[in-house]
Amino acid sequence: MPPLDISTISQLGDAIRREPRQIIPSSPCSACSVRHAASYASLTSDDHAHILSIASTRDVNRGQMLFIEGDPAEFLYTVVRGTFQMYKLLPDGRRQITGFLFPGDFLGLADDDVYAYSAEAVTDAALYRYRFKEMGALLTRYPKMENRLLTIASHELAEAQEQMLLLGRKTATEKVASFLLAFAERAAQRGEGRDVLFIPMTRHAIADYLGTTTETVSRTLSRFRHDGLISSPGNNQIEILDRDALCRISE
Amino acid sequence: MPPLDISTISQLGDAIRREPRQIIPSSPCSACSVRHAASYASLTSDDHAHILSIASTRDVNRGQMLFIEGDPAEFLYTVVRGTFQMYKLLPDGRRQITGFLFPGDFLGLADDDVYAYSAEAVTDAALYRYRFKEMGALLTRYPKMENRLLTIASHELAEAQEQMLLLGRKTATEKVASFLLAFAERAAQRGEGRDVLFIPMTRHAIADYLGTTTETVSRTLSRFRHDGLISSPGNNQIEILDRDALCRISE
DNA sequence: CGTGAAGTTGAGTATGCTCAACGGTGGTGG
DNA sequence: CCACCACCGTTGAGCATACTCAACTTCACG
Repeated sequence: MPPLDISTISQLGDAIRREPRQIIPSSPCSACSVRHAASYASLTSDDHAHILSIASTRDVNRGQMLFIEGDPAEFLYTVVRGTFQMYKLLPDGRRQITGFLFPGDFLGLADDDVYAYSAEAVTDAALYRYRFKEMGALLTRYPKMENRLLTIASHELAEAQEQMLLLGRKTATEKVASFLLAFAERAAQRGEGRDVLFIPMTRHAIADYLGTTTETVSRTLSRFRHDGLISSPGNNQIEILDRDALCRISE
Repeated sequence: MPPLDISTISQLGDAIRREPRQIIPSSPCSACSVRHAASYASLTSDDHAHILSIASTRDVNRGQMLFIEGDPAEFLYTVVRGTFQMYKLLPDGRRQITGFLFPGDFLGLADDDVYAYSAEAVTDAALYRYRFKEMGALLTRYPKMENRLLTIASHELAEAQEQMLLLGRKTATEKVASFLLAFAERAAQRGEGRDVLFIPMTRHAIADYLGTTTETVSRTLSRFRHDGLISSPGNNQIEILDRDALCRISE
């Protein structure tokens, strides 16, 4: 990591200044379509400096918890580097991963002043964090920022609903195909290749995200591989060979 | 419905002026605990009048669509009377209901300027609606309102994650028990009885909400009835007889 | 009172889970 | 540096939960 720098420090600032990106879906299936939260706000460099003034950094190691469900919500985070998983647990240990987070993503939106889920680093990672107390004043000063947060929350809500559709109504095969396509889209958004995917999370995590089991995920990927839909060029890597077929499978 | 009246017209205004309500969960299980979005904003009656000026009413009949997934998002709604269901469909017709809405609830938060889900009236219903275009100016003038919307969105996000846990990791029995408890809490919040529930939606809708089938919902309720956990005092009514047992079952 | 939708119950079955074994990989400590 | 160990991933076999199909009852509404 370079030292704090005005061009990289504030993902929140970046999010505000970022122009909407147009990505044309390569096929019409719903799992492939990408929705972008448009951003129309802008900040003067003075404003930007103000935002930087309340940001601090935090590094976490692979496997480390960022916060735990029920903790008092003190910070809002943005991911700078690495991958995170958010999850909720049942008393007997069953786990539902509610989302994976990549650089540029926010986490920490709280309900009733406590975190509604736990957040764990999937890889070594770095974040910027903003103390909610200090953000209050900032949001009053920059109303556009609050609007931006609302846009982000709305976007996450739409994603959550899409995931409910997957969890409640899709078969195991459809779930895995949907996951691959969604993951590919996210990779493309981050400027990585859309076809050769680096998958940082374990099969177990994927299963807990899709509401299925490690064995089923593994079997399904093997079948896709056998059918020529994907290949595994390296470890933790999946190459998408037949996107259209995966789209058809994902419904 | 009485004619438009400043004390009832604006659920949005109500939401802003509403004081946080304290409800002590009668037992400690997570399905029973209620989270409340606190509201600290207030408006002068002048401001309130301004809000009213952009609100209009809409009545819908049972079964009627309010909007459909993919429609350009023109209005934000608040429910005044009746019940709604939000849902998403797969191409082959499989349906996932992502939530039920009752008086006081918002609907219409959009992603990418289109509705992310369809909304249908479960009963005859009435709403107030606010044109997004006009709300822009209003939000600029009343930043607290944007904050309020953000709080609401965060709350909905937490609920969506809870539902993902249910859909992905709970058994059919746990799902139905969780539904009954959550429904009872919502009824209590609306000032209705917590033990005798009026269930306006069909078994089919409940099944599509819980990611299961009508038959399974029906069988599970019959078993609960047989085991003395609930009873059916009337049509579309369920009485909760043993809340603690339901809590234990729901995990 | 008739009709269609909603709800209930039963029987059989399939999808996907559980349990189990084994090979591979990466991290750690002797 | 290498050996060990724990975790991850893969594959197989058997089984259980919940789905499908079906029949029948009840209810709402004209």
